[in-house]
Amino acid sequence: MSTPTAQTLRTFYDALSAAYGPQHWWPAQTPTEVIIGAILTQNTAWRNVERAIANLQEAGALDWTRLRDLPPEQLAELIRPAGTYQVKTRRLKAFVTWLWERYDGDLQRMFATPLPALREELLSVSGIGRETADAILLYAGQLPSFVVDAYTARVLYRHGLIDESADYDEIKDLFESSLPADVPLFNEYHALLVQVGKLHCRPRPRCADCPLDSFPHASCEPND
DNA sequence: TGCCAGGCCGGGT
DNA sequence: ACCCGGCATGGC
Repeated sequence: MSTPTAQTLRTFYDALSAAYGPQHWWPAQTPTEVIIGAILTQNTAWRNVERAIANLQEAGALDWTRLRDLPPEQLAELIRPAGTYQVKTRRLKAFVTWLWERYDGDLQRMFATPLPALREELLSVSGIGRETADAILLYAGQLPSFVVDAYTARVLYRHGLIDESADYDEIKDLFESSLPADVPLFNEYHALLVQVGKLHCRPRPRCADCPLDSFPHASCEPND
């Protein structure tokens, strides 16, 4: 499969932008909330994350000092609505511990680190994978790191722009090598891909009464 | 009712 | 280098 041109990715963006307009992402107030939300939303509906963040807010725990000092059991109870809460408690604690050890709990200092190096540092924290790292960099740090997620891969694949086997870094590189390193553009492009994915790109397309429906397949319908 | 949600890790082959 | 099970709540 030939990779799409820069022009194609631009046209794709323009079509999404015309259809949906500004998405106002990330749906969180502060960089601290973005980071916490990025971890909590792993494989989880944002609706559930909102409850967890509201609990943290109410407990005054949207704060790196408080998060550091909060016993894991109490943190787990606060973020319970987000699901996989034991795992996420470990991951939040791992990040907080790292943030204090590496940057003295100071986000400003953290984001002063040059992009490629900071991305590697974040990836070294247990529980922060590529998408979470990129979301933190882009939406909390305003650094031009393109965020790829399940929707991105699915939408691009269904429209014939990437191979089904394309992995995270391939897709990320595709955008970053085709587009200017522009933070508002990266921000909006990812948000638009999520929006169109939610509305038009189901994970497993189904066809009525298909005897093979339980098997993975690309699509029984034309692309949206 | 089962499937899904803005992943990631660790163990197995 | 892949592949897979586990994690867990809430909505449709």
